[in-house]
Amino acid sequence: MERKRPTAYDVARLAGVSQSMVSRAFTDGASISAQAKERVLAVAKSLSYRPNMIARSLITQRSRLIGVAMSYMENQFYPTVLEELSREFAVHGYRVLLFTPGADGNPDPLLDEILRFQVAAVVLASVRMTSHFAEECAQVNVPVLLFNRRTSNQAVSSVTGQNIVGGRTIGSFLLAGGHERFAFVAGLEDSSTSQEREEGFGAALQAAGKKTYRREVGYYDFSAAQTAARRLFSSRERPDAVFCANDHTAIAVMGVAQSEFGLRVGEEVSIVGFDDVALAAWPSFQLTTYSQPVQTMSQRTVQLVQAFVEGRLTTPVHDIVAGELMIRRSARRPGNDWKPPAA
Amino acid sequence: MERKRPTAYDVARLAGVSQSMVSRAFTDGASISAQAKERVLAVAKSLSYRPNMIARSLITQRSRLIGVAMSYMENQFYPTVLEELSREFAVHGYRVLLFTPGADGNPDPLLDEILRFQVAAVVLASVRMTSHFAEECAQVNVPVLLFNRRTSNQAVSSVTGQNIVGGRTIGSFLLAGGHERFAFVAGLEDSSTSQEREEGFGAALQAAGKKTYRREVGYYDFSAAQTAARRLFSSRERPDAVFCANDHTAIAVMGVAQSEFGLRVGEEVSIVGFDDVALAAWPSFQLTTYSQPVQTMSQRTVQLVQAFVEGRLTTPVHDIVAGELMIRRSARRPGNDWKPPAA
DNA sequence: TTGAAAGCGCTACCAC
DNA sequence: GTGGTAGCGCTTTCAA
Repeated sequence: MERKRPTAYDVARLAGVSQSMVSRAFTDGASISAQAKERVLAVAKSLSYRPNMIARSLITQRSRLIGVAMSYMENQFYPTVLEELSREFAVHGYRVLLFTPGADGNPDPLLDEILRFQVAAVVLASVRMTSHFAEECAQVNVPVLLFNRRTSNQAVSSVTGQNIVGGRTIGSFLLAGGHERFAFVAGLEDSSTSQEREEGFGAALQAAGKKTYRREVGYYDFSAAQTAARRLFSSRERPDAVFCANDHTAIAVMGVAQSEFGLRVGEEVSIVGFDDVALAAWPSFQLTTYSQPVQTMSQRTVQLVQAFVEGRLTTPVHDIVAGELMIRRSARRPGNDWKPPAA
Repeated sequence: MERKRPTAYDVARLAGVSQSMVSRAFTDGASISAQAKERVLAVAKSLSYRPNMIARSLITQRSRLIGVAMSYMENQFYPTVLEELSREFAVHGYRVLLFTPGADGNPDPLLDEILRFQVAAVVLASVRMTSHFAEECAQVNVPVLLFNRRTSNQAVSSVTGQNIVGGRTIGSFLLAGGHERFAFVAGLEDSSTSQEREEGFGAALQAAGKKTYRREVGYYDFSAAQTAARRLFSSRERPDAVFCANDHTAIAVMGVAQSEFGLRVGEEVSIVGFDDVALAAWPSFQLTTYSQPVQTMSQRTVQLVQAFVEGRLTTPVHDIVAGELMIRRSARRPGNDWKPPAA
């Protein structure tokens, strides 16, 4: 039962060919006659032989493995991203090696581990980036790509949504909806997504001579966001428009508004999120939000990774994938003549 | 910039030792003097040398890679499982190689691929299992473990929740709550989870001389579940108690009940799910459900996988992890004297 | 404790 | 088109 796995030699012997031929039979485009290939594959099948990717990687120096570091899986955005990334990488012959950092979100302990596996590239999503990490990767020539995140120095490539434009669009939308007291619920203070969305939002308000009336921090955490919401709605003159750094936060805030303060969301208070996760469209939420098209972002990520791996790209790229305002029922709407601001 | 990755030889040369010593320095428990180890590690660090896991795997014949096949990531249960599994495997020195089958849920095309990577074991969650797959794995001596799923023939090991007990408990709970017209919304007809939960539910009803009044199929899909719910609530005498095969389904059904039929959930109609995903506890849902403790299930999975990999276990094991009824507000409650039926 | 040497399973290069 | 051969980077004997 403890049968040893068959090797290319076993197949070769049984097929009466050289081991090289077995290798060729499993390599697309290798020079081998159709009949030889057929016979080898038949023998291989009969032995349940499968080429050893480990051995192949060792010699080709390419592992076809992509290290993906991801956490915050309770935010529906990320599982969707992971599934999409995995599927898209698979289409291009890559496999995802998953790394889920601990709650601290620091990927450094994982760094070593990731690189030991000779991954072709690293994709970091929802993980804090230390510059140390990027340097180490650069040193061993492993491309790094940030998904839905950026570093301040622009040295590391990234794929993100339209955070600034989205924030501005939402600001404009809420202004046009006749709101007066604007609040922002931030995610993590040091995350570029939260910063940029707030920046766009603030810019829109400023352009109209308004500013953020209240600001809370939800740390991209459901219960922290609930706490933030409680503070927000407890104030004497509560905000009538709340922009949350992402949908996950918005849904937490919404729950508190309805269940604990009895507010009619979309009427007494407008709540807007960011991401357009599947949840946002559910009847219970009907969340107005700015979309981040996961599929497009994933495809773009895979394209960039591939370009880096193949050496077609060598300098950092910062790709921004367009989204759009998804108008649902969680926020009061402006008149029909409202148009999103030009990007 | 295209610097070649340093190998153990490079480190050896610079440290003035043999390459074997470099290997020993990175192998816990290898016989090497403290000072030699220290020097080697120092040199290694200065070169950014990291042992090549690929090469190591080739020689040790153990990849420390676990193939995890997973889909249905829109059901919050699975992302949580994935995160927990990944974390738990990491603790034991294993890494997760992720496979996300297409929408058809058939893992067969992945089979080859998974096995080519010389994975130490395969964990299948939310993926349809073909017996073919199990046989192939057995043939090359790769342990397979089903997570939250079983096969009818019991030949493949599994870790599941208390599906039958849970279903029975829910049936008893709803009966005690004074409900009259019971409905079940199935998941996928051929999934063991849906079958077992229904079985337990039916048994409880039968013991009380009742039976399922209406039955629909939601295919574990949000919009299919919504459709099922519409049929359910459109009938003249609509059910007053709906047990859904999982939380994901229950939440879809709940949304339809409230938004489209204006039903007060927990009063006019009781809805119960299964899993106890994080969503279930959110204020908007307050879903009564039977829990599947993800962390315990994951730990158990890792333990079993390890036992199989190390050869301590050779025959199939079917582990059932205990859950409990989470009583919230989506279902009318019985009096305080109600007790769950003995398992 | 240390070094030399064999070889894991494969690809790639070389002759033929 | 085919077979021989040289390694990929490492662990693991085996002597010293």
